[in-house]
Amino acid sequence: MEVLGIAVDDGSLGAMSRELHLRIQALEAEMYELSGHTFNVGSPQQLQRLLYDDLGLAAGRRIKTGRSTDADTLEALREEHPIVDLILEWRQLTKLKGTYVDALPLLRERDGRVHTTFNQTVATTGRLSSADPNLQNVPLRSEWGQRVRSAFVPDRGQVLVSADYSQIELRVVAHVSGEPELIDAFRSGQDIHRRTAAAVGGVAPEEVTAEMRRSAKVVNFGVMYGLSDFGLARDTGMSREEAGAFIAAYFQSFGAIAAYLEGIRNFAREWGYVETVFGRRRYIPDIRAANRQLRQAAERMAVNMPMQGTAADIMKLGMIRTDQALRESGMAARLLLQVHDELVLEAPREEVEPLAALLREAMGGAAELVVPLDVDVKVGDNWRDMTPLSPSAG
DNA sequence: TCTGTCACG
DNA sequence: ACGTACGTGACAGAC
Repeated sequence: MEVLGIAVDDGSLGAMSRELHLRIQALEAEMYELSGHTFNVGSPQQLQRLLYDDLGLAAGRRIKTGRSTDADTLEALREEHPIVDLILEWRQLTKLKGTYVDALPLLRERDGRVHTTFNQTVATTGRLSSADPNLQNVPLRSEWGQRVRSAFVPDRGQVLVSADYSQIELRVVAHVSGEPELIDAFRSGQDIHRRTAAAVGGVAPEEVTAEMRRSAKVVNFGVMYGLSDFGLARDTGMSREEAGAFIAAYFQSFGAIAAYLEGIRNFAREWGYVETVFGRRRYIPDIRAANRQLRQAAERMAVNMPMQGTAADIMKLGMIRTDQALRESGMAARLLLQVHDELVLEAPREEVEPLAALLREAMGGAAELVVPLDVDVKVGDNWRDMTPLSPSAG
């Protein structure tokens, strides 16, 4: 389904392209100086030879074609040689330049907008996907990424409004597992990661340190993917032993979640599929594979699908309700994009307050879980600078 | 066309 | 002993 599209400011992208070009050239010059010869940084093959043969750095993860040079691997080598940081920055900048800064202006149509295509039959979990161009992976996290995002703008006289489901997958976990701690935390509007850290660490919420909260956050998300002690250790800096103990304490505190995950794996083994709260199925053929690696990967898919898929179902219902409510309201606001747990709209400035209320009602009422669905609404003049609208102030 | 890498939720 | 977080799409290099 091709959609209305969103305006992009090709002037600012053009300026960004020239800035990036200069920085990338400077990085290349520095790298050639450090290595003593020219090479193609964009070639994983040449990069492997440079890092692991010429410079003698210790290779990490093995891949089909040799030794990995991905960001995680390079991150671990940063202290070993000054060229590593340059490679990481070069990678980031060329990625942004090639995929967004230079590509988007070419896809801009005569209305000044880029129009993506949403696929409804690609993702096995029930999510939408977005292609040509993919507008569900517009940069956000890095400085340069934020500049790219700021080039997405509303049409003249209007504003962008975004509405996202707060912690929707964790709320789905609370619903399907019936975990009392999690349900209570969402019902009383507490900081969910702090509450988790307090429960796991056996302290009061006020005593939770920033580090404890960070670890709890990683585990809260990781639970939905089948995180291992290895993965937690890598993402938090804990030792593998500490990570294992942390995960054990987590499942001790949230026994209903542990039981739910076990139940899903058993269901998948027995029936060969799993399903969302609304009955969307995903078949998991490898769930009984003899090969352990295949089987464990299948188990992670089985555990993840009901959570990711139920959230996707709720969003689809929320989109239908939003569309209906917009028609009935007679507002000029238009839906532009869906980014998994977020809707982006364009609206005349004077519609912002009533639109926010409409979105909270339409999206928030899309499903009745055992915990409330909270919707955060923001407004702005570009997709980076978005200001929260408080529910009561509306 | 496949592989590695990396942008997002 | 082994691998190690789910779901996507785009780009550049290698073949």
